[in-house]
Amino acid sequence: MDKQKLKPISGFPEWLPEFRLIEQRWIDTIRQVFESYGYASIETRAVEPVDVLLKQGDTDKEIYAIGRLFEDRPDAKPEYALHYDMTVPLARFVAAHLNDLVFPVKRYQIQKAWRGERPQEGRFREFYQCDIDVIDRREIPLHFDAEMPAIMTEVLDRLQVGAVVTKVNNRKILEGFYRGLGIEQANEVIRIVDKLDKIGASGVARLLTDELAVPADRIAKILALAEIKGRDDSVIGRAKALGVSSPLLDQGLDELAFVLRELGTQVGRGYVADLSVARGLAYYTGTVYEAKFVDWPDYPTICGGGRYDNLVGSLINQRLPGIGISIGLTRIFAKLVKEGRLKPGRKAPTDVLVALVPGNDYATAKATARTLRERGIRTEQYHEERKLDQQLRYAAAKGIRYVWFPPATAGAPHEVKDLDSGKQGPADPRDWRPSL
RNA sequence: GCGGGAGUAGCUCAGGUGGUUAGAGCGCCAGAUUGUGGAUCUGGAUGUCGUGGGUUCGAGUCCCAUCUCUCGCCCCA
Repeated sequence: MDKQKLKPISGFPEWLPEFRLIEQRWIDTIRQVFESYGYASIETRAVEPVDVLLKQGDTDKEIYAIGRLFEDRPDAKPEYALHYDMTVPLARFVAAHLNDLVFPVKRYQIQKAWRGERPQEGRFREFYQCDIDVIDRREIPLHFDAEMPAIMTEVLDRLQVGAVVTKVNNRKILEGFYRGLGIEQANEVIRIVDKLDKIGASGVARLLTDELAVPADRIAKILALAEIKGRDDSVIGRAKALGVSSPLLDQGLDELAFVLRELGTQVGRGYVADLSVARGLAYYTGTVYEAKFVDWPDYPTICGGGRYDNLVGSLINQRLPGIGISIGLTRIFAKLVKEGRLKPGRKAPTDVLVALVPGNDYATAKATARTLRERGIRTEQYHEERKLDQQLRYAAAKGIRYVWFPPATAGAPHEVKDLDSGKQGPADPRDWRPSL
């Protein structure tokens, strides 16, 4: 046998039952929170036309094209590819169903996404993303800019993922500031400033010089802006004090001030305005978010999102603004598993194992199991007449708490053993309940 | 896609300068006076030493290629 085939494929995580159980609980919780705010679920197909996926970003090398759908035409270019996020499919979905959707569209999507990047810690090629977005035909009220991180924070709290800090910024501040400095390549500057965490101020300065030939005095201003962090209006004051101005900058600062005030009352903790946050994605145009583990600042972003003015414009002749946020479920989950912060769940959902007792017939065991199951108790049968030693060991290994012994002789009582306490006693399958 | 590191039993790894039937721990299986687990003890199975080629009387150990994993870059949840 080729053992290579048994090895994991890098970037495509798989969990044992005891962790998958927890992942499913997480998904349940996320759904509940999303729905508690009135967001509706959709699921979009795994595949999108390549040109739809590539419209918004130039990430052509990151998508997985589908071979099957174009292989019959030699030297044809791939037509379809797996989606690499949920935002672009959402835009396509909304554009395709304009007449059937009620605006503002508020939807969530918990699905896998695929990216062809090189795996690293926290970076996968197949992963769950939990997206929540609002799309409207008119301007979206700024209140949503605060609701997004509020929902996200509530989710992370309920999942007990540990301390997380959500950094908030506004792209209008960055673009307006750079424009005020007379810099036209705002997106390029943003891309480089986004690396501040990673390569430091000197690294950013070097790239701005080498790649974009930004003059030193402006680099100083850019870095000064990026260093501003805080949770109250002083952030706005410090930005203004840098002496740069443009209408866009002022608008961005006003928006950020509003969002900060709202967050103060809605969330109250775990967030900070950080004017260095940019988000790589080019389509963001206003508020942007980025959440990180407090304990592992070098671990990649675990949630991200923001406001975009026009995501469907390339698909239809309308401008539909939106705002959304994405929770990197796999990224968060994998880290907590790796760090041992997540205790594995049970290896089986079973509440009761009905043993096959020598001397007892299979039919009785089967009837007992059915009775328990009909009463909502998750029950499995041991289908092989092996030594009780084996059967008990099986239950213990799978984390099944109760082992049920049907009567060995007619008229004798049923017995159930609690493996946690080791105690065993008579019980009636018609009214026995597992204790919680 | 580019650069660095690694690849020996299911898992974690040991195997000075090439030399007879390749090891440990954990796990697994079976027992410990005839039907009750998690402890302990005893015994047992398991590897074409990632793959292909080369050097050599002889290679897990040297050389080349290749694949995979891993770290960094790009990019991002």
